[in-house]
Amino acid sequence: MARQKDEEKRIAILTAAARVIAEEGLGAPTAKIARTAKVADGTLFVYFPNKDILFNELYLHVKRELTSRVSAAVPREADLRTQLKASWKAWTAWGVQHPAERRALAQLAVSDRITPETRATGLKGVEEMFALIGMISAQGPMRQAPAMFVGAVMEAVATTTMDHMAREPGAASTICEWGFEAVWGALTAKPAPGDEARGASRGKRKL
Amino acid sequence: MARQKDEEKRIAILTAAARVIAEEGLGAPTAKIARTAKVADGTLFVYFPNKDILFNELYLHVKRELTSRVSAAVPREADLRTQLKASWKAWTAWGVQHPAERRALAQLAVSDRITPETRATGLKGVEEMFALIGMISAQGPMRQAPAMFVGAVMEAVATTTMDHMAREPGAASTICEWGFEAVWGALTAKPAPGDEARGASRGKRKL
Amino acid sequence: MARQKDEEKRIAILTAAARVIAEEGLGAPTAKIARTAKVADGTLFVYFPNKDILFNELYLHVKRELTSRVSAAVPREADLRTQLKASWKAWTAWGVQHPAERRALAQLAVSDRITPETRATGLKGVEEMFALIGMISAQGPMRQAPAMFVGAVMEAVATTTMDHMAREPGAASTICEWGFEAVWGALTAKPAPGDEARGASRGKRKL
Amino acid sequence: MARQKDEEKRIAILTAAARVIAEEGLGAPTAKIARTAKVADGTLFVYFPNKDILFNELYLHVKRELTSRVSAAVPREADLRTQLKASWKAWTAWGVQHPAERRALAQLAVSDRITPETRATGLKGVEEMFALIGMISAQGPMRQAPAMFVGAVMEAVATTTMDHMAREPGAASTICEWGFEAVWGALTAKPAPGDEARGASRGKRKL
DNA sequence: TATGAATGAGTGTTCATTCAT
DNA sequence: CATGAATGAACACTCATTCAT
Repeated sequence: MARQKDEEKRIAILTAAARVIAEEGLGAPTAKIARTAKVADGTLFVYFPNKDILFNELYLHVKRELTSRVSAAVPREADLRTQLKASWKAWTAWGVQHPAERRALAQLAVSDRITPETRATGLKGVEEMFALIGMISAQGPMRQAPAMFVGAVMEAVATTTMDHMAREPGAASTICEWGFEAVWGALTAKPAPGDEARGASRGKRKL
Repeated sequence: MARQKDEEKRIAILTAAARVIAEEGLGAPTAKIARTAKVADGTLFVYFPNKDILFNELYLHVKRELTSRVSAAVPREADLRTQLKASWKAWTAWGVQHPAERRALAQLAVSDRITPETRATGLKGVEEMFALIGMISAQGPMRQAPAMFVGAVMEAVATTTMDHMAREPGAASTICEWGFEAVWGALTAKPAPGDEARGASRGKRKL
Repeated sequence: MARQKDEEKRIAILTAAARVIAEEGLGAPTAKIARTAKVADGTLFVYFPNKDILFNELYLHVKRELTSRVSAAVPREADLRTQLKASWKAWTAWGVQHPAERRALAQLAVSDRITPETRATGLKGVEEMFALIGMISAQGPMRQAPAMFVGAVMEAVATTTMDHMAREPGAASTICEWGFEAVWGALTAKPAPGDEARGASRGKRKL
Repeated sequence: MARQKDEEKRIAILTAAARVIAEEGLGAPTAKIARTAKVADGTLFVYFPNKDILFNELYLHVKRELTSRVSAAVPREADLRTQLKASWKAWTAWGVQHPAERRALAQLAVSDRITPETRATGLKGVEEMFALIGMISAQGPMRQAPAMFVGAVMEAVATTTMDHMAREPGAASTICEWGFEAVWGALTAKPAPGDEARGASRGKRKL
């Protein structure tokens, strides 16, 4: 199939885009992306009709890569905590291994160049994850919250965790652990009767 | 002699910048910011020598506003949970009331136009908050993690919470509550003995 | 594949630059140069990455044109005076025929936007001329002076001569003659024994 | 007279203008000139209604300074050659001592921002010089040429001489000498009968 | 008179996109 | 399909000049 070579070029452009966006932000020139992908200026537009489309496809591409990584790592027969932990490790490990993609995704995510449709599409493939989270948080403080929200919280913590892991590679696994425990706590903490009276709040002190 | 620089005008430009960045991202033209601030193109550069400086000062300005809001809301004699909850409410309320600032801050935070110095300066005034969080998380899963990390996790959840509150104003206070409980859980959850064996994981099921 | 850079267009831009600089000085807008060259604003920067490079290349372009004109006119078998005179005529004639280039060159030459490297390069191709001048002035008052200096003196007189020729086209050939004789005198005048006592100084008079 | 202080400020601005133009060319910002003169931006315009007027007045100011220097140096009872030589020395010495003024003058002279009127006015005070030159060149090759032309030739050589003196301060007086002899030759060389047959041309050689 | 903030037209340069080759 | 020259709108920033103080 004559598409083989094309697909390689497409990927090269997406990869280049992630790199360049990571370095220069969304204002990065398409020409620089093309050069990084070792492709002519005009060729980029053969694959992506315009910059917004490139950005949206990059968003999806990165999300998909990440999702498949995580998905592949889940030990579906294990208990929920083990499943979530495996996901978490795969997730953050991907972030550390793909700093450019991670940074690009962060920029894209807050920009309004990513359409709602793209964002919606980006959620495909995470239903399984949502289900897992739903079960885990079923008794926790967010048990009433929609999966979207719980997922978003988890993603936010994951992003933060990856940032810190990338910043301090030596402590990466420890940071990964902290992040996981935080998420686990957020999902499952039980407001035991009188929690406010006991626990942390017991140390009723002024600052 | 001669007019002196006008603090009101400075603020007007910063406010305009937040509005325009919220709408158009960091690529927003300085000319549009100036127009929004009802100031001549050139005047913007009298107050901020270049766009990067404007951005950095905007970042600090917004951070400071937010910090002072939160700081003013803390009931320093109450127990820790009450203090944190009050902070949380003030924080998210600010976010809902200042959508432009919030969105602008999100964009600025992930961009590399904000210098490390600015980021460091942005942390001034949150020491008290850090101390509060430190005490609260002293027994929790992140008890060993540096305040920076714990704070970053909390900020990430706060941002997510504000986004969702803004998106669904009707459910704002409920969402705020969920967010708070998530954070509280993240900070204070106790890996009770056998937690893994019991609790959420008890429902050992495959997905 | 794809159009290749067009030498004609390059020349058109250089020519336009000379014209516009002659009229408006070095502050001439690149946009006006582009328009004069019948080229889009951006196209100018395809050929010359920035204004300084355009200026430096223009300097060289004009110098080269002039040099080749002069060079072609030298009757290499004639005696030295005849050779110099032919050069002189070709030189000044070029100046009269290319007023824009001449004026532009004058502005460029005194500006500090022309780099030392460019100035050095501009001297290529005039070695022959230097040699001719060197032989001619070998017995004259500047016999000890470096070729650079003698050449510069000659160039200065040439420039002045061209200015006056251009200003009074009717007397052009006469002015050309005067200029030549002045140069000839400057190069070859012999401080004859007692020159100071006789000659012009004989008319020892007060002013 | 309350003008004393004002005049000082006027001079300060002119001096600053010369310095800044020497460094940055005619595109130098008035603000920089003002700052260099230790005067507020607006003050410059109290003394010189606009930039062109400033430039024209600067031109005249420098010319006048130079003229008075030269004029003061002429030993009016000496023979013509001595008088010219003294003028020449004073002229070039001024140039070496006032590099900023010299460079600024060069830029102004070739620019079209100096009006014909200003150029005409700039000639006031040099009549005496013209007369001297006229007498000296009365038998020379330019005896028929208008004083303007002869003067311009001399000025051109003077400028060149000063440039080289400034570039090589160690050889300044030698260069000054060469320049003078060149001028003297240009003014007084006698195309003796058969000059072409003898003299430099005797070395009838090809290049 | 002196000041310097305010102005907005103007400038060099960039860049997404097109299209001739 | 691939290329890269061509385009011109857009942008950050500058600067001569004005004018309120």
